[in-house]
Amino acid sequence: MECLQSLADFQFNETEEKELAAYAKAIGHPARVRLLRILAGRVCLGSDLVGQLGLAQSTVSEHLRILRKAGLVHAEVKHPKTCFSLRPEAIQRVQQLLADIGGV
Amino acid sequence: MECLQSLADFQFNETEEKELAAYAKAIGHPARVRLLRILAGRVCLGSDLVGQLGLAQSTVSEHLRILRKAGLVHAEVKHPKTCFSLRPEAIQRVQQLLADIGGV
DNA sequence: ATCGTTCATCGTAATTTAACGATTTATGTG
DNA sequence: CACATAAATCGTTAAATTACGATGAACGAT
Repeated sequence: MECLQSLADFQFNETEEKELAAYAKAIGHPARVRLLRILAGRVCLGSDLVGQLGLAQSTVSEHLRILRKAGLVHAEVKHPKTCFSLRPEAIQRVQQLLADIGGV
Repeated sequence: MECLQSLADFQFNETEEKELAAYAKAIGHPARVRLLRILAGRVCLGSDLVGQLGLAQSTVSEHLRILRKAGLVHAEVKHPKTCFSLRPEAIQRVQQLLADIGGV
């Protein structure tokens, strides 16, 4: 195992570091992963999602808020209901940022 | 926008949900993203990494511990030094789990 | 055997996160 | 206009995270 390769050529990019970290942080909870997986296949009302998580409505609402803030989920309000849907381009952006590290 | 598609066919997989969430949580901090990006291109000693982060040595050590615990980074101890390296297969696993959601 | 280097661990403080019940908001309906 | 419904927000509590300096442990070199 070789150590001590030159660090001189490493150029960090704080913007991208924060971007990937923010995405990953939002994904980094089992309940939010489940929400994303549900929304991968369909568009749902919040009330439907509450039933799939076994958590209080306010808690699910908070998880959805985090996913929306990160840009991973889109919400279309049609009072009193809201349709939640995935934003696949955000997932693809995460994959692209991961590809820069060691992914495919 | 269509709402209210059937949820009946959704099968959650708690193991994979926790797996992706754990990976994402580990990635979900700018300092850890920088560590991963540095290690994408080279193998480094901890002392080199401390210099690239602008954080205390103990803090960097903690970030590296989190990355190791998640399986994203490998450490080879050769006292008193330690070689840290990326585990690209872990990054690729994250990409695979993301592909199940909305990625490519 | 002592010293220096490197990294991990400990103890602590400040901040953030996660979860809940209760309440509020914003509609469409009777 | 009053009511029902769906979702967001509020207030609170408990737990986890982040960061630091100080200390400890493990080795190689002198």
